[in-house]
Amino acid sequence: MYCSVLVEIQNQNVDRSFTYQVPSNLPFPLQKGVRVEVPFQNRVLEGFVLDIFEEKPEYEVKEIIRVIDQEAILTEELLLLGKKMKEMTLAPLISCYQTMLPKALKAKAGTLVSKKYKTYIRLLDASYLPSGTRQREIMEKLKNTPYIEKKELTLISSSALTALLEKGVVEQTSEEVYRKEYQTKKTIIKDLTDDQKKILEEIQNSSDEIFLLHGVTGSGKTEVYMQLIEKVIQEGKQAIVLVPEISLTEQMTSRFTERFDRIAVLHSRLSDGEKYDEYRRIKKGEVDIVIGARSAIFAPLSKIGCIILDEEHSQSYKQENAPRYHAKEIAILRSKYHHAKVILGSATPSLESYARAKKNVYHLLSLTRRINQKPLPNVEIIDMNEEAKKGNVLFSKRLVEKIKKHTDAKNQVMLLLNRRGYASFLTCKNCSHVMKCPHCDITLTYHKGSNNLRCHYCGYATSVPKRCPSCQEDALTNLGVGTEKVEEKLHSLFPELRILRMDLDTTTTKGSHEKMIQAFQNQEYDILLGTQMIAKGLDFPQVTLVGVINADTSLNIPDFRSSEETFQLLSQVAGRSGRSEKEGEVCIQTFNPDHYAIQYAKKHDYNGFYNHEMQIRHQLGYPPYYYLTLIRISGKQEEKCQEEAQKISGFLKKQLLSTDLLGPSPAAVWKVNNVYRYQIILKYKKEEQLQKVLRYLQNHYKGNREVKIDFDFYPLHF
DNA sequence: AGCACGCCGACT
DNA sequence: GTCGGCGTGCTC
Repeated sequence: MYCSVLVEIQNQNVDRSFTYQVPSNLPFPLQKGVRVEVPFQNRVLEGFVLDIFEEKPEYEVKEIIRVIDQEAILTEELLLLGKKMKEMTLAPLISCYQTMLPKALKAKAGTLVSKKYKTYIRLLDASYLPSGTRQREIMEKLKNTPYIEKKELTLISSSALTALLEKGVVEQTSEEVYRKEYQTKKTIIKDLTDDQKKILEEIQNSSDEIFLLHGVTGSGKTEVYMQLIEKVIQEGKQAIVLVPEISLTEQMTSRFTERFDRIAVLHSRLSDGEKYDEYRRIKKGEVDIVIGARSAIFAPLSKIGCIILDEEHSQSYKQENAPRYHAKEIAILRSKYHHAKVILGSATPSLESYARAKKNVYHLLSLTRRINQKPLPNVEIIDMNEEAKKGNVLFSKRLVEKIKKHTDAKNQVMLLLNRRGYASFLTCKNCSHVMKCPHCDITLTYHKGSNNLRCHYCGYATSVPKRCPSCQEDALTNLGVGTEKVEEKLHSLFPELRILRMDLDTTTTKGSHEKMIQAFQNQEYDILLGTQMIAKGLDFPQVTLVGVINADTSLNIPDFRSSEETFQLLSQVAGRSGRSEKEGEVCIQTFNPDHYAIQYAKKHDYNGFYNHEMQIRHQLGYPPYYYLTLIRISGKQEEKCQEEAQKISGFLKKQLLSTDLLGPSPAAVWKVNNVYRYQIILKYKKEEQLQKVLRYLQNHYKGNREVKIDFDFYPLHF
């Protein structure tokens, strides 16, 4: 018997399977999708069995060294899914399979992650009379309970315990344990509002597969998800709930554990061991609901009934390195396989999704009212151009008054610092020199905590120079508004208020995030000051004022989606206000008070924004009217990259007749880690040749050691 | 990817 | 004469 094996090397040159002979003396039949150890050139590698067959190949083959798993790691479904992912992303097949699995099941890295065991001791011969006091003590303990954890007994004396074990008086057994523990408390199921009921019935009675649930903030989307999943579980099926980031995983998990058992959680903050445990629980069928971030879409459930993508517009659903997949695409593929339903939920759907819903590609569902029957909060826009003349750069007079009013009334306030496209950096007041990374084309970010400058692309770090490296003047200053600076200002404005700052710097340690959210929820603070991470999904009933310090920094980034992103951010953060009985308000500070993204956010008018933005996209030929694909050419020699990019561009022009070509041009960040990057953007409505031509291109360059090319379908950043 | 093979320069 | 530089080719 022979089999084809995909080895664990991530390289285009080895991105195919190799044939090996299956040893005839295996104690169990070989399955597709298991891991094996194979000889490869003069090394030993791990790989996945993709196929098993009888015919002997014409060439000579080697024999498998060892079969690692008895049962398939990659099921039939996942094997198929990987192949489709490869077609969609043009990434190496092995990288597609690797992203589906926890680290513990990957070669090399996986050897460090293992199962965890607890060892128990049981008394066998109660009649034995030991001479030692320690041994007697151990036996005394064991007489009352049948099993005691070994850890407890070694605490008394490990040598006494070994002695008893050797004599056969006691025996030890090991049991596999999971690292994470769950407590579930079942509460009564909430009644749905009429609106929610209607939506739920519509989903259940429809034969459609993909739904877009457009529900305003606070309209109770989560309750709809839960009741739908309730039904799915009753049918003996399982569900996946995707949330955009870790902070929301916690929030979503706590709501689900109030009602359901058998939940697994998967996100990047878990340790590798915890992830492995969760993965095994899912695989063994011990779990009905998987909640997690992007990669949880690959959870090895066997009978999926529904897949939910909450906050479907979130860019975090797209993986930014190979394989550059979008969780939405994977959700749709998996739902086709399982005949499951996909629910895309958002208060501010991506234009792509909403456009598809309007064309009935997705089934559109709308929740237009908040469950507390309160109107959406009133939004006031403050023109910072006027304020800046008065010298108020961070806080307008109006916002200060409002903070005072709301905190005087013992309500809570959330303040958003929009840092997208805006970081703290050093510049020279004398010659306006900006500190940049020596290896990358990137401004160094100033970190106050460690008092150094860091490159967010390659990790380069350097201390802050005393004098400007360019003009030698002692004139370097920190530009850009950091959360710390705002916090300082807030303290001086409101010395009596308790302020909680939440950003990347203050939430690095494990669990700190949840603790902070908990503390704010318990009203241990009056003001929560934070970056984007506080904008989405969080539910604080006591918050009645939301302030946005600088609405327009995200408007200024050179990206055709900047208006959409700004509108989404403002709408989301505004939705944090007035979620309980008290009515809330919102205060937005901006230098562009008349910008349509800000105006429509003020009016809570998604449809208005959608129509306006679609017109612009239409005029400029951007998505969703056109598809974009990005081709990146990178290498150590800049001229070579440019030259090859030119060649590729010429080739594509001849091959792709229905496609517009932009570029080649240097990428927005044109140098990373001393590697230069050029890019070509393809713009098309329909291009049947695309896959074929790009695959040809990939093939042509795969042996090339001077330049590397890769592809990004549906690129988000340029 | 990672390793052997192979063909040219500067060294004990 | 040899040691070792890295361009090239191959892996069942």
